[in-house]
Amino acid sequence: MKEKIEPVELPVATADGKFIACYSENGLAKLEFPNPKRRSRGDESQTQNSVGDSSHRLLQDKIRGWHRLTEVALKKFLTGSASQKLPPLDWTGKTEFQKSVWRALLKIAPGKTKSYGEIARAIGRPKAVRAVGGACGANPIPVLVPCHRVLAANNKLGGFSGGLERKRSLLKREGIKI
DNA sequence: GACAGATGAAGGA
DNA sequence: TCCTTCATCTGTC
Repeated sequence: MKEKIEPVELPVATADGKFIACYSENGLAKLEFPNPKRRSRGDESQTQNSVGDSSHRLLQDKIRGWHRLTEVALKKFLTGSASQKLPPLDWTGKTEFQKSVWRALLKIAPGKTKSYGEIARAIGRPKAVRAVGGACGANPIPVLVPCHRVLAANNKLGGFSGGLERKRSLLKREGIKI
């Protein structure tokens, strides 16, 4: 049986605070917004996650590479510009519907927005607008998977897992006015 | 199986 | 123009 690799959490320091990126053996699995209440966990030392044999070392190298991509991409997103390269995203265990919604989100260009209805039509389920909202809320990798670029009808903000203020701020940096 | 949800559209005041 | 109501679809418990 294949050994299970524990997820690796790494901090990403940005002007907005310290995001927490969580990597699995398949790629970036989760990105958490800065949370002042969350206790610091020793920063970069988290990379030394019980590195034992050479395959683990290879994985650590791989994750370090992904982390660099994540840092660059996140900082670019936070300044409102597009990132050409993203680390592989690990959506293991998520439903096909959610993955298709998130794939549609990745296609939204910086500075552009789409409505929940447009996303629903883009994935071929024009009536699943509420479910699209649910999938956006379940997005484990906000900012990089730009669920903040999805607005409700009439150019209203809708909601955002990281808080509406953060959504408004991200959109403002991309030059989008609500 | 029931319920909730980050919606959208239509109708009425 | 704003507010309310209802239809619709999916995920979660």
